[in-house]
Amino acid sequence: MSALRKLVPKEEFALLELSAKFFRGLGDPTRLKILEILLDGEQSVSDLVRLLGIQQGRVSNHLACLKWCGYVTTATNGRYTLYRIADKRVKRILQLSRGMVAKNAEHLWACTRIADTRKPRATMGK
Amino acid sequence: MSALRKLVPKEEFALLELSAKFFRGLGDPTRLKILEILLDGEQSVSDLVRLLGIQQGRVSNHLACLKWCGYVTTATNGRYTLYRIADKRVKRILQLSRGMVAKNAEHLWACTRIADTRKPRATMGK
DNA sequence: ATTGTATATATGGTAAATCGTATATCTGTT
DNA sequence: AACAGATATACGATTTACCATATATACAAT
Repeated sequence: MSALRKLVPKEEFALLELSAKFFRGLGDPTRLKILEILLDGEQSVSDLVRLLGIQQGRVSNHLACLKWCGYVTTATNGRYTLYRIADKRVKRILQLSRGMVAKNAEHLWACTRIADTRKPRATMGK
Repeated sequence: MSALRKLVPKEEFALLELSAKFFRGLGDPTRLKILEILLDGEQSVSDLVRLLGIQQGRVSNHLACLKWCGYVTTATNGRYTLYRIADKRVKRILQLSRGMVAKNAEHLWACTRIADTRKPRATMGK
């Protein structure tokens, strides 16, 4: 950790860039919901699909995102891929945010600088 | 806090939505840099403009975003608006993320699901 | 090998976030 | 009141993120 303190400006910016990317990994309600589920124990993709009620491809994409960012790890069990929380700090971060959000809900809700997640898109039908 | 446990599904989703919005507030390197500066003490907008080396309007916009989300508060002192960290939990969250990012830097760097921040845009000139 | 289940990845369209720039508001001073 | 410094907001353009959909890959069982 002390090595981080020696970074030159350019590398320091890169670190901020990475941290921003890291937090954007938490910037989607579906991914937060997945993490919430996984905090209660590991789950396979198909279980998550069932629990979330959304398409499998979409779930896998969000899982890939969470994995790249280091929030979850995987273990293969036969045909199944089991996802679990990668680090105890994930729980801690989510707890802290939950407290701050609760305290600030109305204000945050009214925030116009950051838009709400899009309304469910009209299905194109077939 | 226990009130949160009684939320019905729809409201629970709204909470995830808010949390996602909250984290998107941290999803930009400039805003993270601002928070880093403010962790060393309050600053006026013009000081931040000087320290960051970017346009004043851009700084004010990022500050508004951070304020909506509850990361910072303001105090007016004459013509100056002083910004400071709103909550000790902000520091804690940033510390935790820093550790996780450091441990996972190469992987996160290679992540393609979340794009890097845009390259500096070509100035239109005048 | 073929089939079926489980999971991962790719593509195109649309909404969201940021930037640069311009302009408005607010406060103290002359 | 007029001016200047300090801060906030608005707008168009560009990039990024997410979704729906389609398709590909991996593994097991027959």
